[in-house]
Amino acid sequence: MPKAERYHHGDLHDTLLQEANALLNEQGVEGLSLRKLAERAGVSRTAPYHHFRDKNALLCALATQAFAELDSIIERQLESAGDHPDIQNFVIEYLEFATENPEQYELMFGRTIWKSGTPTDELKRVAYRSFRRYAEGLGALVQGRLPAATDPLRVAQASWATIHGLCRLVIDGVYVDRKDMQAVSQQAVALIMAALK
Amino acid sequence: MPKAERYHHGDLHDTLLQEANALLNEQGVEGLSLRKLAERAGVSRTAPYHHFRDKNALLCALATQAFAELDSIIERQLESAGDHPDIQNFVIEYLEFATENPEQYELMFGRTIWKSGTPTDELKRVAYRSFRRYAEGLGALVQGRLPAATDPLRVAQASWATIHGLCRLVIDGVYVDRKDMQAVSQQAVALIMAALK
DNA sequence: GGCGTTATGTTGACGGTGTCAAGATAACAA
DNA sequence: TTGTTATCTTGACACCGTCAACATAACGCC
Repeated sequence: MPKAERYHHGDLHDTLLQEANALLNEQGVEGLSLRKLAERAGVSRTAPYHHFRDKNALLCALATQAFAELDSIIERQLESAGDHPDIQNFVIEYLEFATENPEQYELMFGRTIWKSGTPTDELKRVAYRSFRRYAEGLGALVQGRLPAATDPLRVAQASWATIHGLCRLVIDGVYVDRKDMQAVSQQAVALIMAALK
Repeated sequence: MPKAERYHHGDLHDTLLQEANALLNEQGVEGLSLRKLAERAGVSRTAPYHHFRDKNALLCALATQAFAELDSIIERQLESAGDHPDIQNFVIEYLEFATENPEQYELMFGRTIWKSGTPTDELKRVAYRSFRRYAEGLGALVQGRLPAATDPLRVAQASWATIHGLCRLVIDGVYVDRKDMQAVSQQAVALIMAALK
């Protein structure tokens, strides 16, 4: 029986995620509608509702997927690097991930899910786990090199905020020049390193 | 003639801006629709189109207004402070502005206008002017205290990215705790200051 | 193998959105 | 007074997310 005429799709769940990512890359979060998505998957308007509770749930699934990718970067650059990770390099790769997957990044850390929508429990879990890994990786670097009475967690939060802020500025179209961004990021890292003992 | 029954509103332009801000504070950017807005202004669906080209134009007007407020903070804290502005204090006030006007902040620096929409020429102007003022104010502080071959502009961009990143995390609902945020911001400032000569 | 249950997919409908077109009304200028 | 312009109106269109009701197929149990 030809696939095109089957009543049941057979693999709609995964197909939806795939097509959603494609649509995301082509038209952005704002251009991602369930109706378009359904059409692309060759299925009726409301079929996706049998696989995702609502649009928010689908977006959360996409974000969760994206966190796995970011995790692999953190893992490779920070965790497996032991006590002397190459921060410059990590930052560059983080920025690359964000600029090459801007719409996924928006879902991971943006108001679409976290404020307008409602993050899934699973999404919360992977998001916090990602940050924890980052904090631990960075902690290994700054261990014993911080001024007295300086909480490593605060340093992790502050440094991550910097990277994140840069990403947002580029992703949201406030800054356009990506080369500039790299120079800025290197400057930020240099500033932090200069403050270490 | 009673106001309620007049055919012409008389002051619709300003009323729209006012009500839009109110609606913004009550329901967020996502809850701000032209139709709701029109109803609140006591006018028909399409009346606003005689005062703003489209929704994007209205949002840009709101953002432009908000920049004036931010400007006054920058002016007071940095420009008029001469060579020794109190950065800690400035950051605190910046964060307060952002957290107390989260939806306005989203319009000023968020994707709603800058990526999804199209920033007005006027909005671009005031936005860039704001940053220039910040950069100049901070420049006065770091003047002559930076390591060799360090561009003050880069420092300004990096430090602003940090503040902005923090604001976004809170505003977008990724971080909830605002007390945490203040501690983090103070840490960030301390790190930068520690890198200065 | 037959049959009930469940998973999956369908069409129809509702209320919401931004915005265009065409027409009504009032203000204003000559 | 009369034409012009600014302002406001209703009607319409194409989208959107999602609920309800129904159709079809798969799956498990007797």
